[in-house]
Amino acid sequence: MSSSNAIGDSTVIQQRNLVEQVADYLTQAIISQKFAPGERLSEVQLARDLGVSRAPVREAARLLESRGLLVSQPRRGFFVRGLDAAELNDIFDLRLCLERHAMLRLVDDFDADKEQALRCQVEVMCEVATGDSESHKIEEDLVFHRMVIAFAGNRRLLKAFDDISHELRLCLALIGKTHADPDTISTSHWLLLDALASGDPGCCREAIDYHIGVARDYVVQGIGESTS
Amino acid sequence: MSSSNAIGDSTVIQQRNLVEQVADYLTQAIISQKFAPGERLSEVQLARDLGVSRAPVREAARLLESRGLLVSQPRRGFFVRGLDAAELNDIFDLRLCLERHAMLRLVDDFDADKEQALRCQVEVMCEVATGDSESHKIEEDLVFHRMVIAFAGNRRLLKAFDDISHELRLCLALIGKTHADPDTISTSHWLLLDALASGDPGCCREAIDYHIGVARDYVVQGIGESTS
DNA sequence: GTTCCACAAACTGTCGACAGTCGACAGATG
DNA sequence: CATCTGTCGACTGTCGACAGTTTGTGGAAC
Repeated sequence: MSSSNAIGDSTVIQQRNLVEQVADYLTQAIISQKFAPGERLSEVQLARDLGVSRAPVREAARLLESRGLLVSQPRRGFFVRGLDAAELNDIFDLRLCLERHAMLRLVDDFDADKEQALRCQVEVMCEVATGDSESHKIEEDLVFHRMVIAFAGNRRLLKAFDDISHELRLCLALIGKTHADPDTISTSHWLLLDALASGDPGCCREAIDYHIGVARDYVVQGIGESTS
Repeated sequence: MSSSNAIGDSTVIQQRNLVEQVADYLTQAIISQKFAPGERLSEVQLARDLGVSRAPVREAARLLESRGLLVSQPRRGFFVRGLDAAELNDIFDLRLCLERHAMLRLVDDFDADKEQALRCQVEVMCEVATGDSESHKIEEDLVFHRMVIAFAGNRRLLKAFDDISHELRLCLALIGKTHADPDTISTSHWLLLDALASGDPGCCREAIDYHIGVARDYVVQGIGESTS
């Protein structure tokens, strides 16, 4: 559901607009910490560097602002979002809120197809876990959790998740370390699947609370180390 | 032709950000159904009507898009968001998700000050309920629920609520009728306060589930009537 | 050495303009 | 009559430019 083009992927006529390209560039630059947290971004300089005018740069920056990767001050411009431990806690608390809700909605009509799709995704996650591309690991993990929410059937809920997913990427990238162990990944996510398969809401809630709790503690601890 | 300026009551007030002014104007126009759902908005025409250039209009439109009041199609422009029953259900389901979480967080450190502030707000709601300004009633109701979430202490959760609050305003405005009875308002919200004061999470969850459920049913029913 | 003020550089907010693209409509073709 | 095609108008995406504001710097006053 992530790549949406009915034609295919080879001969896609992707006349992508500049705004998206600039937004992708900025997102990548922020997540890879090419721009330091708190750094001021100049519209003119960005436009010069990217060889475009200020209009698409500005629009892309506003987009990233709505995604929480940039903050803007009137007449002063855009700054790279810095995250302290408190904000990080808030983000993971909201994530828990959304995912818990999705689990409780999903458990009511969980079927074999959905379970199969999710198990498949866990396999993918284990595969990339053996590689050394941090961004791939993060991305596939997000795909799994996004699938859970998508299966819950509430598009608005999914949009809310997509909104914070950008911030999540930033968090995870900022601490720079991910739990690379395939065993840990598979067991921790299978626990979620088992909970869904059991059909017991209480069990689901417990499982997701634990799962997100572990992730949050891990990230908060990581931030504590990186900012010390 | 560019002599008339439609923003605000007085003439050209350029002290405040133009983008904000245009966004306010558009929001008001959409909520008051001056623009019909699904209607296409022309950047040039809006800019002409408001006596500004296309840049702030475009930026404001993107803002409203991020708030869910407009949708954009590449190379085709902006369209006023139309809401069907399914989307409406999704929005209220997400609202339930956020508010339930806030209630459960808040119940842990609920104190007399917060209770006092919330009871005060209920008084205000009852006062405006006797008047005939629909928007005032909606606004004060949203203030109450926003206070609950703000007291929960998660700023990111509050931002998520602010995001959907614009869509909520649209929903509530679209059906055009609000439960004007002060008695109903006071009792239904006092139930929430009592639940919080009791300190029992289960009680809170039950109370907010009921509260949002009633509101959702009411709005969904209203939409069903208005679109039939 | 510190503080204050003035000036210059750079930046954002806003504007008007141009080019490529989309949708509608009329005319051609079967 | 239905369908395809070429043209036209309107609109969005993008650009460069101007004006007012913010910021950083350097010198003068104390």
